Amino acid sequence: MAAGAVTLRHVADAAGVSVSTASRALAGKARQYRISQQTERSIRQAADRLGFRPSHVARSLRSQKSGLLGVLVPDVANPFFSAVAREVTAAADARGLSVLLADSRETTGNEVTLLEQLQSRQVEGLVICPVGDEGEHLKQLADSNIPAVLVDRGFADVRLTTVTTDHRAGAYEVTRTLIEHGHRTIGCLQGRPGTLPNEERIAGCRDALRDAGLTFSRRLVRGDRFSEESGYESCLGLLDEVPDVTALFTFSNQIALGALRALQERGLSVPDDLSLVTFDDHPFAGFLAAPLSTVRQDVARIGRTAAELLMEQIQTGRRPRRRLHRIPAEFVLRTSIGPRP
Amino acid sequence: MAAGAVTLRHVADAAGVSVSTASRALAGKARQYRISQQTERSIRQAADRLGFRPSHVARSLRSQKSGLLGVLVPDVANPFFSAVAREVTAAADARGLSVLLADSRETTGNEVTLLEQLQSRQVEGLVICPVGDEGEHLKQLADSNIPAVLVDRGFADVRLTTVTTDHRAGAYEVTRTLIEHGHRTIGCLQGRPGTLPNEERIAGCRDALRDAGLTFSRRLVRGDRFSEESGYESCLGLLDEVPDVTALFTFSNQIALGALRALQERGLSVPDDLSLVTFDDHPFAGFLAAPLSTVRQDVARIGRTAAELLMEQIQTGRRPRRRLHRIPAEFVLRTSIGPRP
DNA sequence: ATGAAAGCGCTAACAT
DNA sequence: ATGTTAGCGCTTTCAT
Repeated sequence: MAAGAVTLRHVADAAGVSVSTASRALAGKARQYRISQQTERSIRQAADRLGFRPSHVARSLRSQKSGLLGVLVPDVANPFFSAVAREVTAAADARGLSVLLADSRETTGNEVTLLEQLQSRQVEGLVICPVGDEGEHLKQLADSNIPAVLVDRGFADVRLTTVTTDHRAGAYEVTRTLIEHGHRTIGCLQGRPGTLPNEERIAGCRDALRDAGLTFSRRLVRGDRFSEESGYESCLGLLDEVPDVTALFTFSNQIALGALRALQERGLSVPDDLSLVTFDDHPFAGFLAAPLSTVRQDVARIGRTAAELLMEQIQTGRRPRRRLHRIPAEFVLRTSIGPRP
Repeated sequence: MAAGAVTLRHVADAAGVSVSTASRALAGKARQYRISQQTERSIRQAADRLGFRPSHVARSLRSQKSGLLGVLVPDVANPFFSAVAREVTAAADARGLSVLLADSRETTGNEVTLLEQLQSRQVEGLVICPVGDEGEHLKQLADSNIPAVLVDRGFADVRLTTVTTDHRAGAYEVTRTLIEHGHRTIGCLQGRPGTLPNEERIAGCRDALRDAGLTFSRRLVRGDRFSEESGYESCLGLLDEVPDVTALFTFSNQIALGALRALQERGLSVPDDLSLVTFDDHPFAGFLAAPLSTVRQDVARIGRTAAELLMEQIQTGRRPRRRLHRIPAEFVLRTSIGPRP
């Protein structure tokens, strides 16, 4: 082991004391154990001189505490998840914990395996952004007493603390706004069907249509993944089969991108031919050819909330009473929404 | 420890064998040690039934191998760094290793501390994206024999394997293109001065100007951080003090964003009033009001290369002969570059 | 005021 | 074909 050539034993020998004394002195318990100032100093000096770095591994084994938090996401390179990772990392750091990062690459199979690995490493808590199509393994996790928080794609039937955007309210506001602009045929380019964010958003759309006395149609909901490709294809399909569509609500930035490409190909312009609005704000959203209206998820707050709830669980050893935490989203109206052509 | 109530001891007892036999059977060494099929089966069953999960901590202590890789970045939420994290995570996963993620929040002080913590955890290798303004601690790391790879903001005088974009070539091409379009007064909105990427990019600009018989002027280089704010302020300053500037080369997406805001405020349009080109491509770059010309860094390849070089070091125990690996960047010409007004 | 010894859970060298 | 034992590096009782 490159790092750990020098152990407590070496320090103790160098200072002419026993390992126990060295351990106590270095742990700042000199007073408590009435170790003489001189002894303490010589121990510290020896440690410094030898470049002693205590082994976290040994410490973990002895104390039965790994000092590790697990963060499991479907794709760290996705800005949403990397923001979550950042917040959890910051919170962990502030408490002297470290973060084990795992990336399931949007595959539930990997998620299951990685989850087991993280538990093997005795993580003291978990923040999981599930892939979202299957939650059996998470139910098991819920039955264990290991502190865990789900973020974003939670499950209605998994009894784990969950932090997610108030997707329903966000989608409601988007749809209401489109209706106010005169739109009646609104296409939804959705993400992965069955996931909590997706279904909540659809519910929000349905509510808004109903409240306006309009009817919701499944025919207007297209797409199957939170990806550029899905956005592109579902947009083309929708334009072909429902030519009177006048507004598009895309469920992610990637999907919006695909839709933009499709619209460009068809020579349609925003907002003159079609209005466009998407979930997920973006630094460049305001500088687009058609400044894009968006629903801005408060990723930082989501991550922070998840981290806090996890820390609370770790400290108290109990799950917080409230299970589902909905973080408000902010609707950002830009000129990509226009009146019905 | 929630996870680890059940240890090898329990499994062994349940199967009526010794811990060593249980260990061997579970490690798949039944054949090698000629453990009877029956015994093996009963051990495996006991393990399953009890939900045995081996302790990585104990294993690490015993084997002196943590199975851990450290990834240290200035900001995981920055797409560049999260892409690196993703590649390293994937490579680690493929080899049964796990990744410890640390975020220095763009502060060298944190970087030093986190680096020590990672070493305390006996990481078997490190991928570091340094903050970049100070490298003393990295020199120390280079003196140790712990495998490590630097990414992006390397240091000329730190003898560690470094993977970074060919910033110089990228900047050269940008500048040459601007010159070809007739521009003579080209402003550079730089990032953090003194960092390798920044200085290499400036060198690239200087080379291109020189090769075109033009002179490079420090007066045209503004800004002090890779941030939106720095881009905004330096852009305004440049416009005020060098009113005849006709092209802007921003050193990051964030800086470009600040510049766009400044230009918008001044009522200047791209490319009619000024041409604009930036380092770092972006999914939305082509859909901007002025489709943005960019230098696309191959982040995936950078991350993968870093991971591979690290794995090579870990396996061979030696540093690769070549120290600096420059990954080519791709210049993406869009309409934000026009002729000199 | 300090040391000796046990033990965290695992693996492997050394017995049978 | 399987058991016994030592030991990884640390913390913490229990003895002086």
